[in-house]
Amino acid sequence: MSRNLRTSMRLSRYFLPTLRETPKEAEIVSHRLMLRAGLIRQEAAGIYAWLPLGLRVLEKVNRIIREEQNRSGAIELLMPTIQSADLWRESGRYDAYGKEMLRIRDRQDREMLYGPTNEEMITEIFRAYVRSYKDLPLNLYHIQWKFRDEIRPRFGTMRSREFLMKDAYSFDLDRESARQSYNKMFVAYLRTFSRMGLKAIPMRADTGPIGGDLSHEFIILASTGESEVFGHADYLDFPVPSEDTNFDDHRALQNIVDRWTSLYAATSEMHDPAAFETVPADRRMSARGIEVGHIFYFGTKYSDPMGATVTGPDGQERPVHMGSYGIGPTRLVAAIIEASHDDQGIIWPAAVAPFDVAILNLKSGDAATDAASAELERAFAARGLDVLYDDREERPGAKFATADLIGVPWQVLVGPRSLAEGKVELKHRATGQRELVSLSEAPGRIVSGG
RNA sequence: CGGAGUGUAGCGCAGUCUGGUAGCGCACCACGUUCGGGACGUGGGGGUCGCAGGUUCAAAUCCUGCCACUCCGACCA
Repeated sequence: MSRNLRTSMRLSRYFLPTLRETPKEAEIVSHRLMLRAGLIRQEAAGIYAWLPLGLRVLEKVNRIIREEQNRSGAIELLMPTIQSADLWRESGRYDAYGKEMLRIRDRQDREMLYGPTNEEMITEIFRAYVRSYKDLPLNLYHIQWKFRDEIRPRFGTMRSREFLMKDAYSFDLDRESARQSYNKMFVAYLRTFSRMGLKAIPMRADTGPIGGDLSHEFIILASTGESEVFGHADYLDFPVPSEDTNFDDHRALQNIVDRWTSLYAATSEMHDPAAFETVPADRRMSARGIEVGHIFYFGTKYSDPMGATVTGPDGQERPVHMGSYGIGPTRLVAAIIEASHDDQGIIWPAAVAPFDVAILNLKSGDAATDAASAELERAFAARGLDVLYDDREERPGAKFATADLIGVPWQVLVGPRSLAEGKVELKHRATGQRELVSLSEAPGRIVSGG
């Protein structure tokens, strides 16, 4: 699945349907901007098509997720969207799940469903092949479309009915080793969100009937977030585990997890006002947040009823201890926009930007700007950058507006005025800073985000 | 699912109360003038008025039923 995304694209030949006006149904800023910037199109309530620009962002988000999952030792596979009802009867969830599950029948009148999650199926796969503790630990993940028939989908892809989910499932011999698997995902998540330019804070989540401390929601702060969160502001400055983190060093991982769970942080459901009071007043942070990930140890909840057992070193057969670890890429794209935008449009963090740089030919048809733009396009591409070249027959203002709206990190303005002196203007979208540089100097100044 | 509301051109809307051959802005096409922050002029194209049925000489407009979508509440990556 390592698709090469490197692209040089001319806007006149691209499919980028931007909107000047905001469709009325869009309430929150990310939804508005995703529609206006031509990222998505709604096809039904809570169901969206991903247009070319949106797909590029989604693929970059997925790529980061994959890299960090793989780094932590998780292994990718791909399970189907459609599942058999029989499988869900084994765990008892076919009746328990309720109307959120989309139930369908095939032509033989067999009961099927569009998967809202995959615990049953992964457990079925595991039990079919794994017999011995020697094959543990194991963590299998996939990135696949899910469907949950939400009563009220809203906020665009933030809470849609059809959504993409990365779900990983860990298998261990006992609770202690399951904790190690849990810690790996915990650290992988810290790295994943950080690489996307987000400050994600792990917050203790409800573990339900299982109990224990092995459930965390990863929350990013955004004023439009759905849930109220409380925490210690120091989390915002905590160092994220580095790329060379050794995922086999259990002690080191546990230290990282301990550190990242040492201070107060809770969503409103888990909020303890008394504990919050112990946080120094000037470090007390009360904000709104968006849940972008959830990790969860659930023991033998599925392995027990479904008979997913392994033989331990003592010759005894026992159900495996499992955990599941979710990230919602389609929600993440919206969450990133919530956290990074201004009045003009989206401001993509470099690592997930659909293009690294946009060339704005301010006078298409002019021999000098045409030649300079084409030269820059080649130079950027040669450096491995994703480049979008706005060669349309449009006035400069329209090109500025489009570039700001779609939020590409760097804009290179190629106009007759500065070109007369052999220069082009470099504009950094996030800061708005501009700088005149020579034509030959420009390519070296742009840094790829990933 | 309960409550509220909206469906008229790609987008945003008027027209519905009081029935009489469907309109505005943006977008789109042509030509001209423009050209460093979403230009201006002239001309043009585009609509099963959500769907079905009914009333009427005549329905976007009145009546009945249905559908879709949005917003407020309980769930979730």
